[in-house]
Amino acid sequence: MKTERITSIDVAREAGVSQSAVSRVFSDGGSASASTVRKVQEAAIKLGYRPNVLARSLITGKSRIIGVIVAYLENQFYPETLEKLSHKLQEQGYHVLVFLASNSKSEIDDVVREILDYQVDGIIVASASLSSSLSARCQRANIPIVMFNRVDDIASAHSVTSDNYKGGFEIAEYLVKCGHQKISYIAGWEGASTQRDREGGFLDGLAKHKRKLHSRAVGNYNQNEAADAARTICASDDRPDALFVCNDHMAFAAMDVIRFELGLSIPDDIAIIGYDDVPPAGWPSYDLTTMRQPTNKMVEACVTTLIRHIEGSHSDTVNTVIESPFIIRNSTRKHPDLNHASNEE
Amino acid sequence: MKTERITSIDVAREAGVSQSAVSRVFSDGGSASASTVRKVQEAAIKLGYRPNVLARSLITGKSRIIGVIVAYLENQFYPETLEKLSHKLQEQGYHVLVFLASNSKSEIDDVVREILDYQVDGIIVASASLSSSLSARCQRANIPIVMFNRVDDIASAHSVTSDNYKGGFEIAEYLVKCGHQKISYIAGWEGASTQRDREGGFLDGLAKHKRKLHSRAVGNYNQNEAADAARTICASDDRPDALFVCNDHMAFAAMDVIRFELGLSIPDDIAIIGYDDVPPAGWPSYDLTTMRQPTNKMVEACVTTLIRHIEGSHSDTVNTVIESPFIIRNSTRKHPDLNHASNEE
DNA sequence: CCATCAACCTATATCTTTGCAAAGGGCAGT
DNA sequence: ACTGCCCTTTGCAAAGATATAGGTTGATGG
Repeated sequence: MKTERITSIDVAREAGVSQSAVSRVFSDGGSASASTVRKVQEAAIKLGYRPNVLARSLITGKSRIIGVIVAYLENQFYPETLEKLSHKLQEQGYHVLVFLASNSKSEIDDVVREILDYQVDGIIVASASLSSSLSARCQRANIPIVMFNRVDDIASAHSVTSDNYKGGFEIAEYLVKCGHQKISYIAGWEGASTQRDREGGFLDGLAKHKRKLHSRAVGNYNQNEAADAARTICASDDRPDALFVCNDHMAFAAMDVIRFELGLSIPDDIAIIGYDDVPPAGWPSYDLTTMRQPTNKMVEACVTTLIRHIEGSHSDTVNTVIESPFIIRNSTRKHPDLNHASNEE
Repeated sequence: MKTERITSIDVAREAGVSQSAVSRVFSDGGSASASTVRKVQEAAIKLGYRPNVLARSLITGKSRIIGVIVAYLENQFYPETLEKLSHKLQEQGYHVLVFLASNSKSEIDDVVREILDYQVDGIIVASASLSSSLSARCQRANIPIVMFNRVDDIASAHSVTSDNYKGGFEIAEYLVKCGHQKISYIAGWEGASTQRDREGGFLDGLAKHKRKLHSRAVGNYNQNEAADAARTICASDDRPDALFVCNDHMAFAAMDVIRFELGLSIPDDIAIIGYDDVPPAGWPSYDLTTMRQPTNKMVEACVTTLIRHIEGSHSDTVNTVIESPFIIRNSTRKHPDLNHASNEE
């Protein structure tokens, strides 16, 4: 039952060299003669030896582990992000320790502490925020943090987002140009910068055309609450003729309420716009006009920023903002001035 | 720039005790007087000390890391599983190192090797299979493997699945009882045990009532291929009046083709049944009759099995099969003999 | 007064990387 | 042919942060 590990010493004995020779064969910088390399590799294969990453990390001070914190995976935006993140990091020889943590600041702080115990080289926080004391500790320990799809007033954390303000603004202008009169909004979680920025841009976009919001409700990035919000807003006598929902995930719930509970038609009775362009937005059942958050580019920027700060000696805080393409589908009326061709990349 | 770590030695010095006293305070078994505990804890908080998990793992031989391999996160069944898995393991003080690996056996083997480098305590393989040589190596290293939602002929790996054969069988019987005459099937990836078992049960269920499959196509658990399969099957002159699609993820694509490309009605022209009961199956736009794979129970069984084999000295291979409830919604015609109440838990 | 026991410390073990020094070999200059 | 030099290869030993076996101390109890 005793599990006997195979260590570099075993390989050294088998190959007739010293343990440090084995180490040099398996690490990058080391010099070793061709014959030593051959002997060591043969012995390693014979014994099934692989270097112990933990022991290596202990001495190099680099674990090649990245801690990723994500609040939930129900909104497909996050699985998609996580999948790409993991692939990209694997390519670079890093590995992902995932943590699920709801949005309460104390829970996230606990989780960050656990992550730090693993001597991670960097942390990615997707759609959640952490306390400034924790981020200060990370900074002291020289561990870079990238906030993904969320910005915070934490000076030391980098961030990658799309241009949420501009996205909201463009959506407002588009709805106005399409001739809508009563334009409503379903908000996400009010603590989130995405919600703040999208709504801010949206309201400013309306204001530019001398419009005001017709009505508003809060969906908290949650489908049940979004469905309730849609009921409240759209079942009223004075219902809107256009509705911007702060993300696709909630928009699906709203559309289902509008169609199947209230018996209204999209886009004829109410036009709907979402945000993110998660896969179901392109499915014919929803065919949702939305502002795409380009996960590929966002993930790319996130990984690049992180690795540059891990490996290089960059010390400036990087806040990347990625442009969002507007994807027009059939949950909104066609607008004659705009080009409706080729939505799909 | 130099990042100075705080070690147990620093804490010991600060608290005026030995390093081993600090260690005992932070590990479970150790005995320490109340005053020592207090002094150490105060010093630790003052300095911001936390034990280095990697160093601890090196000496205890336990990393409390579980490697989780998953092929892709597009099918919502997997994000849901991963989220629950991660929560459950976090509760037990374990942490999840995720790896994305496509289904090619060689890629999975590479990934398993990398996982082993991290001295994980256990491995969960979701919906993928690995070579027997690798699993033998894990067995030798005394690292338990649990296959999630996939069984394999690997003797040393545990498994957790739902009763796919029985699920397929019941679906066949239900469709026959509802009076369908032309019953077709869209298959998943033929290399998967889920596909084999579901189809096996389905065909046997039809055979019991002297029926044969009307037509069949392969969707490979992929939405584009499933859409093609639906086109082929349903655009024919002799189209089916019922279609079992091997999982929900493909069923959504098939439903969209049937409704929006072919202009047919569900369930009147064609009844559809899926498998998994992922969240969108319950959304009104799909409202899909399906066989639920109870992720809570499956995850629970998976974690229990894994931890028992890590911590205990169990050595028998455990193959858990979980019962699936049949969830009848409105993508199938109502059948008078069956109870249609309360689908939701 | 001796046995017992908790509390504590010292020393060692875990597995690897890496600085340092020694050794080996090739090559040029005499 | 021999010496000196340099470069590469190689082994030794320390370091990295912790757990723990084993021994020592002091106190407690009978």
